Amino acid sequence: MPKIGAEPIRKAALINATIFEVGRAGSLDVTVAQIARRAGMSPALAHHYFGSKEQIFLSAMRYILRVYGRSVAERLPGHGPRGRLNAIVGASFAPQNFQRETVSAWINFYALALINPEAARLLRVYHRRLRSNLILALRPLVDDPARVAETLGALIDGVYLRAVLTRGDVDAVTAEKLIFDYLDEALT
Amino acid sequence: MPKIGAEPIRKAALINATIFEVGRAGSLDVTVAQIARRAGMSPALAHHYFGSKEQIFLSAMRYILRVYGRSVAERLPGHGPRGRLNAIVGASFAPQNFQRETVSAWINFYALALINPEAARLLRVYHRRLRSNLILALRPLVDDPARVAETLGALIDGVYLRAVLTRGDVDAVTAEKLIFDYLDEALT
DNA sequence: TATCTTTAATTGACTGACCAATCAAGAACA
DNA sequence: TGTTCTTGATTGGTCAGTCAATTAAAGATA
Repeated sequence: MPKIGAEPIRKAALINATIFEVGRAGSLDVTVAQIARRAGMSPALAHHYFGSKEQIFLSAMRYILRVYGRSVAERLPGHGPRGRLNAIVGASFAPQNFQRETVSAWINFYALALINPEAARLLRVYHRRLRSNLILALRPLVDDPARVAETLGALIDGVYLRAVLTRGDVDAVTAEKLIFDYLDEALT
Repeated sequence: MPKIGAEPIRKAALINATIFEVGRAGSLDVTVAQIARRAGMSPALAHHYFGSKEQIFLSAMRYILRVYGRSVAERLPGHGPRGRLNAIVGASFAPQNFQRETVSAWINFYALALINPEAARLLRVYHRRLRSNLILALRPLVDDPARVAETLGALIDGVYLRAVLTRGDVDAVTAEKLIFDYLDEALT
């Protein structure tokens, strides 16, 4: 095994394992040993590559945000006057962003932002970008794009929160419909 | 000091301290020692009265839900056709329910529901009651009360989540306005 | 009133478990 | 040979929960 070039593979495996374990546990209370075992290596190796548990979490959070950002970008600009809006909302409920483990990890990284400055910074960047994307998308559609963007952002977060808490499979279709129904009302 | 009748006083102090410390830490990662110190007693006494940290958390959660439930009940039925609705939304953003520590604790108890069956049960009871209250309030106002109730519930949760994450003081007035603006649109 | 008994309240000290992080050493390739 | 990869063993620290012992009020008895 000790071939060179293991680092990116190991790191990716650890990040995946982190999201999975955090999502599964529903809490950041996950040990490095658990993560490492899930990723098929010893805890010492996880420390070797990331230096600390905190860095593992932050990398996992960055990864989630990157995946989300990319799936928005892929859908832009979309078609028609509501193309941009559909792209953003659609990305939020796309399978890779709306799987149970991912959403649960997402929510828990939200919580991490309460106590970790770097996590807070990452979250602010995400919020800012979402906000400006939404405002841009809403400008041609409503009188007050900032206000609708605020509401829409809160609504998406709320739906995410409830999706995690509801037992059974999370239903992306229903969730997305709720958002679009709101938009149909707001975009009279 | 060993006067009889200390139990309810001690328990109340511990519950307050728990909400404060969880809110302050922004996480359930709070030690019994911290809680007990904040409540002015030894960790051993906290265990004596509650038996376990888990029970302390659950009692605190019950307390928050009870306070919220009571503040809704106090405002019902309210005045006018939207009286019930105003009562429910108003209670959600009343000072005792919308202080930073309380909201932060609330969100963290949400997270507890992911891993603790009893916490999940309490949360389900709250959700069910909120839902039926909202549907009752909305029935005379909209065609599709269940759908609007769902959206409104998610929106309130989302606003709570964002209130916690925003640095600086949480602004109940702005938060409440966002909800009422949505309602003005939904209740065309 | 004085004294004894019971009981609630309270804590310091301790234990057992867990865990993040370190390190030194081994294994396998270039 | 040197570099990268890898881990077992260890360390230092934290924490939930337990326990035995102490304090002092409440209540009983005479």
